[in-house]
Amino acid sequence: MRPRLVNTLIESCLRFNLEGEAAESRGGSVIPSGREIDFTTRLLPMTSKDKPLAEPATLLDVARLAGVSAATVSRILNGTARVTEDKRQAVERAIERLQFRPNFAAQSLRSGVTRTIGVLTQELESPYFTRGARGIEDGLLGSHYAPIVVPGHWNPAEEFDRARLLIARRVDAMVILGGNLQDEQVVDMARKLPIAITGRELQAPNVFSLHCDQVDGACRATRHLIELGHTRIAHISGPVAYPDAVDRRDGYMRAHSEAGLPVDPRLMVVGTYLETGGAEAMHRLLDAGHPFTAVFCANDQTLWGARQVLDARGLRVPHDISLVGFDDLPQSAYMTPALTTVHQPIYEMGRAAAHLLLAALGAAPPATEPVPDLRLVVRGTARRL
Amino acid sequence: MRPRLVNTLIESCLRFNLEGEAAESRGGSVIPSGREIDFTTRLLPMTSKDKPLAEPATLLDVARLAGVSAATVSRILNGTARVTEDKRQAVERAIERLQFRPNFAAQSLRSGVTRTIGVLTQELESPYFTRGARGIEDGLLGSHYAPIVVPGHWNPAEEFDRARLLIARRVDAMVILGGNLQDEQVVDMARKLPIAITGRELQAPNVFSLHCDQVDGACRATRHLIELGHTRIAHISGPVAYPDAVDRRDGYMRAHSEAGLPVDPRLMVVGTYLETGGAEAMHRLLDAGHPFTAVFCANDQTLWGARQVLDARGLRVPHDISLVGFDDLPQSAYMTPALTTVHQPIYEMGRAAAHLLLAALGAAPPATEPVPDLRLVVRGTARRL
DNA sequence: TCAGTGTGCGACAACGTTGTCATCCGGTCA
DNA sequence: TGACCGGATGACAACGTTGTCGCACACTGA
Repeated sequence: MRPRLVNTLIESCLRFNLEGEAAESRGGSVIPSGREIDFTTRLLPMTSKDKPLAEPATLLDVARLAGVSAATVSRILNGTARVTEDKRQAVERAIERLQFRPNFAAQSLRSGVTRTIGVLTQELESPYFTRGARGIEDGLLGSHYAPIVVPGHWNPAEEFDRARLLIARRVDAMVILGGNLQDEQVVDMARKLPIAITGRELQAPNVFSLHCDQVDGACRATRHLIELGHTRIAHISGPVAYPDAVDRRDGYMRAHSEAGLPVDPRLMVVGTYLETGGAEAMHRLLDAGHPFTAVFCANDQTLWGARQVLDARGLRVPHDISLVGFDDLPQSAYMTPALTTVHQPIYEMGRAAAHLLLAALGAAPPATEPVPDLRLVVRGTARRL
Repeated sequence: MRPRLVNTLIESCLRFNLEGEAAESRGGSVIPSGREIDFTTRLLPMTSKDKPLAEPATLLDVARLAGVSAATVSRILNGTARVTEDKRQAVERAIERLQFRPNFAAQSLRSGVTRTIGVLTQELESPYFTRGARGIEDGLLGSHYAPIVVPGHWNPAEEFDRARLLIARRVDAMVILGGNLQDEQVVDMARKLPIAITGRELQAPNVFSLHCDQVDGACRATRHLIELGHTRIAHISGPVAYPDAVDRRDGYMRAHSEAGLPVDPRLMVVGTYLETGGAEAMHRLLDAGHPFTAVFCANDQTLWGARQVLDARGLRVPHDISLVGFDDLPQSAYMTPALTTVHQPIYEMGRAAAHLLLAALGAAPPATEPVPDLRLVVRGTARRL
């Protein structure tokens, strides 16, 4: 009940609340119902005093009810040793009767293992990270491991602290989906547990680095626009602190130099990897007044926000402005026109990360895990000039 | 390392993998790179033998290094009692030196508390659930509690088992976002810990029910279409096992009867609450050949899938067919045209659930928590006939 | 009948933390 | 000066589980 020293550190990093209520203001007229529901008026009083919560049964309770020792119950639960059939049945009856489930904290304290894989993301809500988390989840399927996902909220300090929190929870391994931890921080943590990390090349013991060539992907996306006849191509980048944001910007520039086109720095603006950042950046681009006919967006969410602004200002996509995104989020295929974008195999990388870590933990045979490379998906947001 | 009896139960329910690789096939021509990266070729060998993982420091290590007893260290960590300044500094230095973080399993075993709120969803990837989870996360902000999210994968058996898994992990409280657990199952679990549940009306001790009138919301959405002059309105519902799916269908029918319009049962088809289900249902509707000019979709994801089919078949939204959705997912505002849909305050409900549970746990003062009601957001997918 | 050999199972310690209790200390008051 | 008090701190037990050790028993072969 008292504040903890270590938790206080966490709390102090937790105050970021990006676009909490922003959804309200995203346009559209509203027909309100004119009333609000106050849910506390519906609550029944807490019963903590009159009817205390049922204490969960322990392994010892089961043992007593079944007339055996605790060790025997444990043996039956874990299949550690052979037990005579009558005792097994008595124990299973007792487990059923008492609705016994082993106390997870006690198990992991005793065994030193949590059968949990920590997943470090930036944002629980971003489709990019949830797709990766889903890949991890599927990769863990059939093992006895479960993922636990924590958000870094695009804040380096919080990200690091969340990682340390996962270690305090003694996760058996960790997946870091992108992010901008320092390499040394990752290497240091890898002394405590195996780590799989996406989005960067990192050679270190106990670290599994899953990386697609972001420069190349961005270069191909930009080249696609050049091949469609565009010469004035803007770029809305991600936050420059993120290695992949820098890579994608480099790819944008490489495509220009390969084609012998100049890069106009006035057409390069910085976003946030979020819709709001894309929208804001597009406003800035349009207001600056330097002409452009296409935009390479650092990710799909940026493109969504940018396109909304174009719509609002009466510019048609792709008729007036061509757009190319990055990531190929699931929703991007359902938009009209569907996004031309670079497909990033984040789901497959998540799966691969899970498999690699299971192998590292000795919980699965080491298997080769082919992951598809980046590829350009040509749909409807970019057209010939 | 050995299989556990209870975990085996879970595993047996875990084989559902909805639309795992479906993203691949969602249209668009593809320019492949022609190579695949096999990540295992890049791995360094596991170092478990040559360099064993560093054993984390324990509280006793800290105590020894600082020259005090374990109890004193604990007191400093938790602020449980006063300690002289020199000892405090010695301990804090030792914590720093040893990079000590308390063992979570030991803490929760000893204290009987995990400072964790379990969140039961259907799908880690669905924007609806992630928005709710974000609300919970924000509601927990400033408390020392953290959420842990598990998916039921739209499968009642797995859903129930995941809930039991959360209880085995001794979460202090639980939020159930929708779902189709039986009322008795929920009431039974509520004897073990406080539960907040959305999407249904459930009066029981220790249960906090957060519910918006789905019938009314669906009725208003349908009425909106009727007021625009539509008389042949189709409905793609959610899976009928879900209470809210039934409610929304009822609202659709009520709007008809209030307006004196007949309901054509041939225009009512069942979806899955997922994009794929919406697409499939729209195919069925169009193939059946019964004319309609508008569709009320049970949720936005259904609408996304349905609209994709309309696009593919050359039908324009809203010119040829008007669509109204439900939920107002964040992405729905970024689509063109943006969705006309019923805004469900799932974020606010998550926040409220978190606050209510914190209060129930005695970790926050009981506060009234107004949650906005459903409201129709009129944007671009429905127009006058 | 006795030594030898498994096999099933109970007793017990240990994992790392926290709350309780007892102890020691310096200071205050009669 | 002695009784008392309160604050700081250490020893110790307990949380629920699992692995180790060793005992008791049944069986085998000489």
